[in-house]
Amino acid sequence: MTSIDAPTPDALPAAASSASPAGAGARAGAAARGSAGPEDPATLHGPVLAWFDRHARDLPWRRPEAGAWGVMVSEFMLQQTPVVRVLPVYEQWLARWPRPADLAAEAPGEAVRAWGRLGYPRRALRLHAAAVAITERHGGDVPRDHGRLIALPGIGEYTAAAVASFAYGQRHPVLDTNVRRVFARAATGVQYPPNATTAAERRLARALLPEEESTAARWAAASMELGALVCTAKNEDCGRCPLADRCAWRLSGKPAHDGPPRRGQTYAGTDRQVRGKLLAVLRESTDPVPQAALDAVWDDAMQRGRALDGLVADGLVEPLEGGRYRLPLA
DNA sequence: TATTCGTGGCT
DNA sequence: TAGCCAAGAAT
Repeated sequence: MTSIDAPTPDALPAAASSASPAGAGARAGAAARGSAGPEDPATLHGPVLAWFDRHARDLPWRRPEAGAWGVMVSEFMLQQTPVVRVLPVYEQWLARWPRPADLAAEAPGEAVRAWGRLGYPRRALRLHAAAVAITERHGGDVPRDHGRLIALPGIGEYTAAAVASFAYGQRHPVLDTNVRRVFARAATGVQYPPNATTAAERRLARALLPEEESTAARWAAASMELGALVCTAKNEDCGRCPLADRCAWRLSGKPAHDGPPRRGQTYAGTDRQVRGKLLAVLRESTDPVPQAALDAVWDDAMQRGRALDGLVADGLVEPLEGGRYRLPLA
């Protein structure tokens, strides 16, 4: 049993409250609160954790044998890429490079190649660089400390918290796009969170974090899973939501998002598309690729050149003598 | 703070 | 069909 069940289970949710004192703790806040205060945020924990017990997906990086390295690899791959597309690449990656040192011993270009079509191939380069850093600085073990995690290439606020929480069971606010959406709806009463993570969201996440460490870690995974499976961006399934009876957004009639439009990502015709086509050619070939093979993938020579220069500048492509190119050996 | 950075499935 | 969206990080 968890120790975070709220004393006031049927009070109204904390609509639009971003004023929760950070670190006050759910139970302490409930005791000190006056008649007009927001509801104890801990009332969210019980339903979400119980739901997670029943509906959590059996994902390979959640199994004990995944270890911290497996969790870390999955987090890199899942940055902006759907689970279903990550699964096969994850399995191959871990089979080939079961420890950070195994990946560190390879050329970075091999990481880019194995990354396949997951997208954002700089992540592959950063994962390789992180493996090198782990091997050199941490004896080959994924560090447990949040500060050391976030110092690694490709690991930011979210991933550091996720690895510390999922791999090591620590207590950190884990704010990904799923959790932010769940909080926006259930606690704040709006359809979507802001475009960029705000200080108010961090305060809210901290205020909602269960006190007990292992419960906090479970809460992080559970709230994320709820956003991924039920409280989705489109076509949310409130009928299956354990928070439906207390969701601020739903209780207020699910008002449409007002603020600025969520920035769309155009792709067709962009440098990103050209980069993708160029890199796809290089991934397919173990041997260096002649310039002509790259020229064939895009008509606009100006844009093509700019994209290739960008890939070289990013370290994703290595230029050779005679106008030939390959994935980086070092 | 606002942009840039891939890819593919879904509506 | 043309967006919209998916476990963000770096600059």
